[in-house]
Amino acid sequence: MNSFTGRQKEIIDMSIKIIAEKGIQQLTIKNISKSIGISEPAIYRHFKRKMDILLAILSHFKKNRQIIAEKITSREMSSIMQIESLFIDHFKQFSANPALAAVIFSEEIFQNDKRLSEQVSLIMQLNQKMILNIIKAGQQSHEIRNDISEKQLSIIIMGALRLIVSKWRLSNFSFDLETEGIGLWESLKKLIEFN
Amino acid sequence: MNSFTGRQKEIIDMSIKIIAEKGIQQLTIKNISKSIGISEPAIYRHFKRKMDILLAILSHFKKNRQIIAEKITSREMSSIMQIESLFIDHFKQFSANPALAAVIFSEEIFQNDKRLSEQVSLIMQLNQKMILNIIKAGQQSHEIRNDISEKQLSIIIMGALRLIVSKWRLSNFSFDLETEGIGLWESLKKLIEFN
Amino acid sequence: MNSFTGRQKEIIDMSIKIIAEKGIQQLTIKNISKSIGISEPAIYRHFKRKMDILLAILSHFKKNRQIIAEKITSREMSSIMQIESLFIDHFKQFSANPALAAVIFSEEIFQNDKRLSEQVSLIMQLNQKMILNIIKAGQQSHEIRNDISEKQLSIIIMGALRLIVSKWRLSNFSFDLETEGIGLWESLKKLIEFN
Amino acid sequence: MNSFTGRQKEIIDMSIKIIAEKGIQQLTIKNISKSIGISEPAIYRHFKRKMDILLAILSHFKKNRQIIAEKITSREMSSIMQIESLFIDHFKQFSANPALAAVIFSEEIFQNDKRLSEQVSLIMQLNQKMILNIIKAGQQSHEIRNDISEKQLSIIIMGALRLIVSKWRLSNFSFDLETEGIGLWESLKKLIEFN
DNA sequence: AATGAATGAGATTTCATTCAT
DNA sequence: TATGAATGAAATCTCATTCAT
Repeated sequence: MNSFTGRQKEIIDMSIKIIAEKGIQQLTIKNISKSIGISEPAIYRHFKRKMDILLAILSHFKKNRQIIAEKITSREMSSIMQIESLFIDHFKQFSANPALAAVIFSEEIFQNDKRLSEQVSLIMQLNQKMILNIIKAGQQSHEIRNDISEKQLSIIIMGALRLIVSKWRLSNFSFDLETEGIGLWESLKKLIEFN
Repeated sequence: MNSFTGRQKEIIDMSIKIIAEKGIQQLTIKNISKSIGISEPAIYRHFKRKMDILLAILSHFKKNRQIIAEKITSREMSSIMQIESLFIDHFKQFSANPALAAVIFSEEIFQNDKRLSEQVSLIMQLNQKMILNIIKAGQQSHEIRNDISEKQLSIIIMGALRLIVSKWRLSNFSFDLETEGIGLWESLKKLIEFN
Repeated sequence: MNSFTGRQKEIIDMSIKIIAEKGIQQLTIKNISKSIGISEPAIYRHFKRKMDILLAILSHFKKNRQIIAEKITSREMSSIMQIESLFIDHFKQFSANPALAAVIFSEEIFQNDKRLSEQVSLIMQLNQKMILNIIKAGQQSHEIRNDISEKQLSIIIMGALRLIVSKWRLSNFSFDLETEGIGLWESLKKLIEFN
Repeated sequence: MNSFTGRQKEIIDMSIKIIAEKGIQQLTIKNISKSIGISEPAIYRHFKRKMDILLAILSHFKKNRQIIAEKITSREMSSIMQIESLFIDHFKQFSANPALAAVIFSEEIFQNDKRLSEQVSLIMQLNQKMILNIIKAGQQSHEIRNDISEKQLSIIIMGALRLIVSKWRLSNFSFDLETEGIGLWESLKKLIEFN
């Protein structure tokens, strides 16, 4: 229903790239249009105001997450394997599009407007619910230890995932995210498995 | 050596507050001066340029961390207890000054300038080294499990700490950080203790 | 190659006028835009920075000089007549556009930036070379006395030309530059002619 | 009557230096005070407003000229020798204090205020009258040719003097002003002498 | 005689946005 | 669908000047 035109996608992608590389303060209509190679007013053919571009970025993230969530939970696999898939999927996506990584876990960027921060909260909740459900199921099937609440386990797992991505980004992508990420997951697995 | 005058401290504190409440984009000289109750040019008596205020914020964080690190590591206590102290210290500090929490784990905010992001990286490394050393010592003294590398354990612990603070902030400080934080720590303790 | 748009020319002309009438310190974006009747930011559509306006003024002068030089030297006339043409051309141009006179011999105005003063030096050298060549030719053809070096003769001629224009300007254009200027030239001619 | 205190002289000298080196636009209270090594308000102990510093500079020039004029005209010498003395005096003074040269012939600098440009006009008239009188006397005593009006001769002489000083300054003082200046005067002498 | 702190006015420049074409 | 020209608002920063100490 809410699908974007080619130019809109281009504007969204370029905006993500600019935020990732130069920070939100450099995300100006001028910079977007110059990077794409069109004039400034041309942007306004595709988005009524700048805010709509930011909302589109978040909507893009949300859709993305929902697709991943559906893909993962629809598969017939153990809970542990589901989380593993989730992790690997994430790392692959970020490796392919580092700019995404710079924006997706940076809720602060979107703090300056109510509508934006609402969207951010929504996405965060969505993520949490997904992982929470997987963990709960894993605990019920005795795959995952249940002496620790699913809420706290999810914070621990998500926290580790986010932090390694942040480090990767702040290190200027100087290590291989997939390798390191999978290593981290192996450790997490040891910690949460029901023994 | 690098100590700030009263007015400078006031400007730094107000800037942190503004970033926390309204985002970095609202951190303008006008907003700072209006909040403090002085004129815009008056700011320039205390900081040569706006960038210097941001650098001062980071320098303030760095000093803060070093003090905590020294305090913790100087105490004669078990590694587990040291991390626990660190956690509780953090939670207390953030509860007392929520604005700090909004800025301290938001590396993205300072991405728009080379000097700033260098400082951010430095602070992150400082934090990491401190926790890494505590864990390593704990592993050697058989307090902390050593089937998982200290590097990965530190990511897991730090990641959880950061994420719960982020959630607290994004939820508009709607839960008691100390209570929830200590609960999370109890769970982490279970996970990492040598059994 | 380096031709200006209509608006750019308008901005350049108005800038020259402002410098002439009120001095370089009154050459502000606000004054330029107000004089033209557009908004301040509109100026920036046509020149990226203020400095570029000043550089454009100098470039305008340089081109102007080159055109005059070519016109004069291409004509088949005696050296004395060439200098006379040059003088009369100058006086006519200044009479028609007094603002130009106020700026063209005021190298000091452009001393505040390296790039500007370089351009100024270049223009001065261009002028000097042109008159030097004419004098040298005149000395070889025994029109002009050769007991004084061409370099010194050129300083004497140029100096007189500049000073009378300066006086005219500082007197608020209170005398007829062409009449007085031609009178001065007649005297100079008496002095330099080979007898 | 109108003599300056030590600090005032210091401020005047530093101001001339700043104008010479960086242009009138860099002559700010901040720059003056920083260069001298005192605070900004301290300047206001010695001059009520900035304009007064500029007026003081001009008054300094005026007095200077009057002293030279008196010195020259009081001596019992031929007109030619008087002009020569005048030239040599100038060149010596400028060589010793190049900053002075940068300001003394730059009437444009002081165009931005009525009181300033009045002073400038006055000084110029003073200079002119002095040289005019010498030439007139020289013409009456048949030292100087009288087929050219004293007014035009004075423009020619003054113009050459000014231009060589300007060149010296714009060339970054790259040649010896005294040597070149005396050479130029020798040529001028040939031109104006009654033969 | 000097300074630290402050300020109103104003400078250059950028931003999001609009409009006529 | 796109652009050239423009603008009100606001950002950073500088300037001359004042005042209490």
